[in-house]
Amino acid sequence: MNGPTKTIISKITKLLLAPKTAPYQSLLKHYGATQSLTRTKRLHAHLVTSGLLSTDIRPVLVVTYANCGCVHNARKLFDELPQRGTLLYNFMIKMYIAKGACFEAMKVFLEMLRSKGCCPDSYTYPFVIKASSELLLIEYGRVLHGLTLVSNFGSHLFVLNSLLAMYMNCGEVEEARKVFDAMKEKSVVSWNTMINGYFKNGFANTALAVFNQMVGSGVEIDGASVVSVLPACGFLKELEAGRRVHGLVEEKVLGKKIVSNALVDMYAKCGGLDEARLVFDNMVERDVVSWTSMINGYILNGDTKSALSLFKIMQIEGLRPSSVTITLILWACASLNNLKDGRCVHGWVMKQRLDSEVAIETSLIDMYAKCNCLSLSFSVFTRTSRKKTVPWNAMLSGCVHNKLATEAIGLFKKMLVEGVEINVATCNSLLPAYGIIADLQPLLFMEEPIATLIFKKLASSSGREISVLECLDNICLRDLPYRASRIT
DNA sequence: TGACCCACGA
Repeated sequence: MNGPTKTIISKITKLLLAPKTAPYQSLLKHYGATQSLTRTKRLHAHLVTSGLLSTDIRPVLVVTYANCGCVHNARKLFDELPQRGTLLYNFMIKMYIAKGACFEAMKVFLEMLRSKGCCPDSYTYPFVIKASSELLLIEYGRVLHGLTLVSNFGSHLFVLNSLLAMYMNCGEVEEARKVFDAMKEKSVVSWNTMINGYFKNGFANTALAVFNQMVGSGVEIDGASVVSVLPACGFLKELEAGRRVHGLVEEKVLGKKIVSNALVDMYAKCGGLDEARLVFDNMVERDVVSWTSMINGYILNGDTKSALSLFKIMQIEGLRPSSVTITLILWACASLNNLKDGRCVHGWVMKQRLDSEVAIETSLIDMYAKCNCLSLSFSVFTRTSRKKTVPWNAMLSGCVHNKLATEAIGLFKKMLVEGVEINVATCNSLLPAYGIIADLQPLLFMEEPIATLIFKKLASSSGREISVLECLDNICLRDLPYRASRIT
């Protein structure tokens, strides 16, 4: 068969197939948009059995599975394709990121670079930069930054915004600032990323300043801008600044639920409990974050009783508390010595099968210990996975709180035997135990291997030498007979 | 097809 004949045959085949698969293609696109996985699988099976799984429909099927988040099927079909374009690679990368599998996303990107005739585009870079950001792979991020420059995407707005976010997320504030300052064109997203990034990196004042600069230079703010700046106002207890932001929210009608939640939280943190409640009451629709923020507002302002009663109302209204809500409520119960409500919450948590979440386990251990029911703390503790550090720390603190120093020290030794990672909090929880047995000497001399181990571990996690004194200086020894300064 | 955003606390 000669060349032209082949071409004609292939054209005829295409024509014959086109009318058959075209409706399926649009159907698959619809399934992808509505994330109808079951229907997609059914149609896929139909296409296989009726022999319609042609080369033109396979990529559509990959995209559909990717949009439905069905990683396995998307990957399988993707691997079977003889040719893959940039668009398909982008969808695969996007799918992995949405699934939180950023490492897989990076691997697909590397495959893309190795493939012939397929280059990353202005859509690819924001995705993969986000993946390296999530993985905190700053060195990869820098390489990607370099790649965008050599491939002429170095001034693309979306690419630059994702670089800003990546540098901020990896704690490289200066580098983010350099990119931001060099940007010829900035969007509201660029500003928002800087505000949020400064706050997350501990520069709340700068975050507020950047927001003011943004407003001052006439950039049109959006919901994300205020949601980024309000936590900074709350942290700084800048009630007046927070009120001004609230004014802008009203003026520009940015009143989405997430904005109201951020306002409730800001007012609560600034001590404006009445204003927080006003925003909360005026919300048309409240979610678990709204309720949790308001509950936290009462706790922060010393009204734990109102926090508990709001928690009850929340459940009557049919809102399911999250692990954050539970953590707060258990803290409230502990501080009120309210074992009755604490046990109720525990029961609810078990019914909801939330009792295997580490944050909740830890809060339960802590609550029972503070209510002087250490045996209940232990019974929660024995059911934990015992690999994570935090429940151990809570148990250690619990023992110390109940003046059971020997038990705390024994528990710590067990922690070392079981190979659980220790951190500064472990040290903070443990050392008062030595104070309770009225002597810090054992730590420094008699139990030297343990002390050495603590300092070695802390030094390796912080990357430098940590002295005994430095460690003790950080530890609360207020009620204990020995103070760090006396140990020389 | 895409970049930024709310509650805890370790």
